[in-house]
Amino acid sequence: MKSSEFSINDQLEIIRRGADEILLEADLVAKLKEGRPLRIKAGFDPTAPDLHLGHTVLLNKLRQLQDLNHEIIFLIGDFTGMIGDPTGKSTTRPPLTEEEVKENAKSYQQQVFKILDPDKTRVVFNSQWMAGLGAAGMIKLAASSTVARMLERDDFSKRYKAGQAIAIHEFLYPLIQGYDSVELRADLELGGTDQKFNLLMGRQLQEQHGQKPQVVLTMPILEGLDGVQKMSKSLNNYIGVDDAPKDMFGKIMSISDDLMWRYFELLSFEPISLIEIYKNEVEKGNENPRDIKYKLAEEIVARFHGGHLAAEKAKRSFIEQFAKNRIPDDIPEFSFAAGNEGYAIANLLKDAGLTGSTSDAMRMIQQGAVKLDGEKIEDKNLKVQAGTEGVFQVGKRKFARITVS
RNA sequence: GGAGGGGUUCCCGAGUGGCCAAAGGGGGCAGAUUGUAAAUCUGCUGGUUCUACCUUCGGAGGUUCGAAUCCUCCCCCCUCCA
Repeated sequence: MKSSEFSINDQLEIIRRGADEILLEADLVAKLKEGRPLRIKAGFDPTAPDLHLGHTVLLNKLRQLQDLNHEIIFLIGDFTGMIGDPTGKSTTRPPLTEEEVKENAKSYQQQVFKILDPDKTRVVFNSQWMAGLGAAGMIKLAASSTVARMLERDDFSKRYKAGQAIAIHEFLYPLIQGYDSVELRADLELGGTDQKFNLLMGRQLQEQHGQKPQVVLTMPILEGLDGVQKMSKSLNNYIGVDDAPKDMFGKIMSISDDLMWRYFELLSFEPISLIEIYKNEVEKGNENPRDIKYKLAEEIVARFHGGHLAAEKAKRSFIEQFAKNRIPDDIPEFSFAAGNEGYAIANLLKDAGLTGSTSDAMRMIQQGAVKLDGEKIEDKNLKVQAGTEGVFQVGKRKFARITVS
């Protein structure tokens, strides 16, 4: 199999899908014309091995490139991880130990290879060359750019104007990332739009080293469940690739209709033409947006949880629980021993993990969010007597089968 | 090195001796409505043995019947000058 078996136009169409920018597309065309597998670089932070769907936007694109028979270099930035990509929020991170890096890398691969083909993916660490660079090498590297150039970076210029601190070592991050491209002789580097500056730095450094500059391909940052802020763990608006099928399905169903189309574009592998048809049908009122959302949820769940069977199951239990209001069957079970006076309801809910604290439980009861076998519990001082058995529910999605003896 | 400003509950931010578990906003959660959509309305949003008590306002001490608020020392952040 050679990449030349795909026409340049076919390749361009696939590469362009969902992409924010390709710099320069002319360079890309020229490289594709050479008919060889391109060396595609994508860097990942070593600290956060919990991938969510936002990360998979990039991975999906890598997969597509891989399917076009290009060579994927999965770079783990264990050296750059000591700096942390500058955002102004995080200061220098404590360097990870070698063991931690290895551990993270392992769990990375476990998750990443749900999308990428392991046989066609080369995993590298930038400490492999950066650790040997030395202080002299670092100074030389630092000399290859200027403060003025650094301040072109949006994040830096904002902070500079606002009078916020910019630590010197933060300037090193883009330089090192760019130097990675030199070491790897990358033909194309893929990253989020927020990476644009760093990716362009790669072009600059490669030219300085007499290489043909890499093509820069940026992908949009995926919005999280709220539809506004970027998907991230710390904002708790994410769908993790390791989320249980049920949760994954439910989270996708909870997104707004507008956001659904965005997710289709960036996360689905369905052809754009089909998605356009869906969109039209919904606009005409021929299709319930909910049903189209089902398709999206099924596709994603199937991808991360072993195919259609899992997706079907997640969908069924979703419908049972939320459309039909039935109690799901795979809920946690507890049994507690009550004294003569019974088990205080607030403690019961807390001990079963349905609420975070007894105070929280009290509040939930006052708000009418607590049910036992579908019957609302109104008395926050209720003592649950021995012999009680049933399904306790807090809100719409927290259940536990509890036996009090 | 000098001068000044600041660190408050998840976040932003008010509060300068008791009425402060601490205004307001954001976020989150719950209820109504629904397609677990959006929008909207309402309530809640430190803990516990829950109409009371306990712990919280950068850290440690102190003054006071009583301190987020006053004093002392310390830590951290920012601005301006050099």
